[in-house]
Formats: sequence, structure tokens, C-alpha cells
Amino acid sequence: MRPNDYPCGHRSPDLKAIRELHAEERKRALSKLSKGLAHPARVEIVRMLLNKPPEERCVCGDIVKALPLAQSSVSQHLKILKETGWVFGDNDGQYVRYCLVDGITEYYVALIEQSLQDEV
Amino acid sequence: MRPNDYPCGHRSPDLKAIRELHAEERKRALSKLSKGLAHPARVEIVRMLLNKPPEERCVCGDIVKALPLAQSSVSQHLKILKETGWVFGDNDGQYVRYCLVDGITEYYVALIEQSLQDEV
DNA sequence: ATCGTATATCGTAGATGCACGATAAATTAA
DNA sequence: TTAATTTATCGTGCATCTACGATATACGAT
Repeated sequence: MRPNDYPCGHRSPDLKAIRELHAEERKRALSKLSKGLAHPARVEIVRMLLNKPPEERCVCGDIVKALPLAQSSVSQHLKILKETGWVFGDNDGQYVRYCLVDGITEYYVALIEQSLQDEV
Repeated sequence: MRPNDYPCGHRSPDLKAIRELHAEERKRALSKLSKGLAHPARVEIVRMLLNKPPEERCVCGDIVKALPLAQSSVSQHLKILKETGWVFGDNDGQYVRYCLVDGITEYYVALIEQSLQDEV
């Protein structure tokens, strides 16, 4: 099975597991994901990926073309989005296809609500 | 009317106005609020304020006591939370009572959903 | 093997973040 | 007025962010 042949969206976080996290871990998890969105270019990348139909691949070069930044800068933003848990890249020959982690926005919203609104 | 006499929660953002924002403004708004949450200490401050009963005041010193940081560091985090639109401070004599901007978490969640999920 | 393309990483420069102690400013208490 | 308390700001040191061009790496095509 080549990277091309499966749809993006594996590696999804577990919504129910948020409750299992200790308060400190939850705060770290929320601040880490928040850092991912803390730059307009990264918000735009996430938005692009979210709005792609799942069968339409989105490789690094597509993202570079869509942003007013140098290729190396975009690559750094993608790295931060990977490190903060928003995206992953699948190698597809000389291309790298970027995908959102499946369900990540729902996870983020759940994390916001459960990190902020409860005390456990 | 002294700052003491009204409940926290004025200065709320307008949920409906999100739709009026241009795409670029929305991305800037989302990244700005995200930056506010991009540190565990700030997540904790927001959580504290959100869980306070409205009649119970929360002054700077209470926040300093609750965090394992120097007073000056907490003051800087509060400054960032003010700059990024999460909180405001009301002077109350020699104290400063901190409050969450009313409805800010709902606004943030709405911004996430509308910034990421649509293209307008 | 060589060349062209796609992507990541390196090196660098300037800005900002984050922690701290010290100090300033404002208010209340004595 | 003076002293104590609360909060904000200053100064500093170190780390990280952000941008860029240059270079390295990996793959495909010739």
C-alpha cells in the first residue's frame, strides 16, 4: 500500500482520553496545540488542509504556492504544526503529502472546554 | 460606582461579527487568541478566572499565590492575556481585580470553527 | 550516472518570549 | 508623613520564533 492509496486521517487523538489526563497534562496539551495556531500562516495551513476534499492530495508545494512566504519558511511552519500535533506528512515519492490529524479540531475544542471549564 | 460594585463580564466580543471579518482579519484574530493560550501558566489563569463564581473577586495576588512563578512573571503573563484579548483588570484600591472577557471562550470556539471550517 | 524537481535543514539576523530580582508607582494603614 | 502592601515595569540573560537564502537530501526522469 503506497502512501497515495489511503485517505488522510489516521492517527486521530482520543476524545474520551482527555478526561484521563491529569490537570497539568491537560494544560500542557492545550497550550501545545494553541501554540500551533499562534501564527496566521499556520491558521491558513490548517484551514487549507481542513477544506480539502479527502481524495484531493495536498503536497508541500501546494501550501508554499498558497502562502506569501519562502519555501523554507513554510517548511518551518509545517514543522511546528507537526510538533504541536496538528498535521503529519506522508511521503509520496519526491512529494510530501500533508494531512490534518483526523478529528483534531474537535479534539482541540473538547480540550478547551474540558481544560478550562472543569477542575478535576 | 466603584470597580467593586459591578460584576465582571462587560466588554464581551460580538459572536455575530465574526462573519463580517475578512479572512485575513479572522486568521489574525484566531492566532492572537491562540497565542494567549500558548503557555500552561496562562491556561491555568484562564481556568481559574472561568471557574470563579462571579461574586468572588480574584485579584492579582490570588493568581500569584496559585502559580509557581515569581510575581513579576505572573504579571507578564497577565499582560499577555490582556494583549491577546482574554482578560481585563479593574482597579480596586491598591488591588487589581482580574476578570475574563465575558463570553471569550465561546467566542474563541466560534472563531476556530468559522476560521477553519469555512472559506468566505 | 546525471540532471531536474520537491522538500528539509542549516546558518544567520533580528524580534519576541520567559524567567528572575530589583525597583517604581499607587494605595492604604499607622 | 511615614511605613507597609499591592501591582507594574525595568533590566538582564537565555531560549525560541520568524524570516530569508543557501545548501543538503531524496526521488524521478533521461
